Amino acid sequence: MEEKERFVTEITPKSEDFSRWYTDVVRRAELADYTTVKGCMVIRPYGYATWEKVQECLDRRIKETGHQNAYFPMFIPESLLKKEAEHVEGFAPQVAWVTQGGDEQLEERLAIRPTSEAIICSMYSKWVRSWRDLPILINQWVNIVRWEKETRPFLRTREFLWQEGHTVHATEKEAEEETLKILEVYRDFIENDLAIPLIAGLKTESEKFAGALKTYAVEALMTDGKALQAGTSHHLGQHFAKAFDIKFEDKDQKMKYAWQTSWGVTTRLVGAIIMTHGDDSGLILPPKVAPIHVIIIPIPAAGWQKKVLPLVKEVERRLKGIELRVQADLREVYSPGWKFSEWEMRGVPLRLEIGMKEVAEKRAVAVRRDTGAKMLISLVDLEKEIPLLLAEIQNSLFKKAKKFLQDNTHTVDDYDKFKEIIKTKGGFIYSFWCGDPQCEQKIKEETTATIRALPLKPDHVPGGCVKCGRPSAQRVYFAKAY
RNA sequence: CGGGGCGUGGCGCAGUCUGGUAGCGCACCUGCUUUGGGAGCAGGGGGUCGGAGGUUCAAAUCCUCUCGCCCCGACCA
Repeated sequence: MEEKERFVTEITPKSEDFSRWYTDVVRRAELADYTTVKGCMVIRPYGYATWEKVQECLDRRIKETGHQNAYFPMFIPESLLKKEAEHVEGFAPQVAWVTQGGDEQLEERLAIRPTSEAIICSMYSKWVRSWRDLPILINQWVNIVRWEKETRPFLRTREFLWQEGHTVHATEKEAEEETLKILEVYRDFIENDLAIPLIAGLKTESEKFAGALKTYAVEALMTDGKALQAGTSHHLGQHFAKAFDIKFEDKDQKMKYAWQTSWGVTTRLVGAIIMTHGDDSGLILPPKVAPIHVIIIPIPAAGWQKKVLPLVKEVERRLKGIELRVQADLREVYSPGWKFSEWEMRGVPLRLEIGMKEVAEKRAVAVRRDTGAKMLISLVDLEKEIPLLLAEIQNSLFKKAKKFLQDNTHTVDDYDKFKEIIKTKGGFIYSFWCGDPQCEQKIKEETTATIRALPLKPDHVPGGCVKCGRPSAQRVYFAKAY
């Protein structure tokens, strides 16, 4: 953006310092604020309203696919957490413990859930007796605690909000289908509602969830060239069923261990929205999850209360009438210019300006947050034009992000070039990998890039591993990750 | 957990090297004039300088210890 066009000056430009830009946006848009406990942020009303929209969009899809919401306790007895060996090993370093209640020392310490497999499986073991009890399709929206060493608002906090689905099935095939179905739910939701394009794929052994058979994930690319895991769906196999004794008598009258899945997305998605769409003026919210679709700014002049105000109210009423989220900023102590900047920082998709001129000409000035484009909208067309504009903004945000993802996905066969790209512009690198965890590890050490995903639909063109040259059946996606 | 940076009114900072009892911008309060890209003028309120100890006639400033936060890496959503 040209300097003369840069109206918002309270946010560090992206190009100058991306990390600082990010935290500036979080604070200036009043999404969240820091507290005295490291890694524990307050999600402020505007940030929480955005999260609520995200929740609404996903919750609807989760329910449409046959799942029900429930609530399980946040305290998990140590003995339960320890039942699945790989699981406890993976989470042990991040668990916060309750050892005392009031003055009383607890007999057994309680983990504050870092994820709920243990507590939920302990209940499933009681509830599952017959094939008739299956499948169990449960989801919960809760808070989670993981004692992270390094924290960043929304991206990595010690306490965060998420949804976690936990399902039980009679067969491996059903569990696998569920895992992939949810992956598709996430993809559809994140691409269509959050306008964030994704790469979906399978995780390598080293990147998969502790205790899972396999982990699928959707990965997004932030505008600083780093990948962000946006959602995960795990096929747990029978690992937890065996550890927690979840057995059922099948139609063939044999006792069998159940097959399970778990899957989740977190408040990190808010961070993904910020880093995918935001610009030097602050946040840009996709209309589908924006708490406010349209902000109306009256332009005061002598006698505006009599002439301008009634029109502002009328426009507000009419747009609310077609289910749009509209707000008129009637504060008289702030100038219109001040308000423009304020609502730009907060990422409201569309602004309407209404002054004496608009009253006279029976129209409104509309300004798109994503492009800054100004246009005149005839008042008679309001109910038709505004929804079209919002849909266009939603669409355009996705297209722009999609182009960025494509432009920054590099097919690379040369290891030096691999290193060069990771060091400079970042992005996804699509290269051959032999499948050896040692090569994966070496690449990570030497380049800081990790394998983000093995493609779901391999292109089956063989080649040589970018690191060791050994034969490889398939390219995979590498990137530096959050 | 390693490396770097920073703690001074609500926010951003200066003052620290060279000790002398705290200042600037924004924000806030009052009034008037204003309002089409963060309005102007006038007046005003607010900080024992992250914390503890020490040196000194005197400490934001020097010394010791400590706590916290931010950024970059290793581990994780």
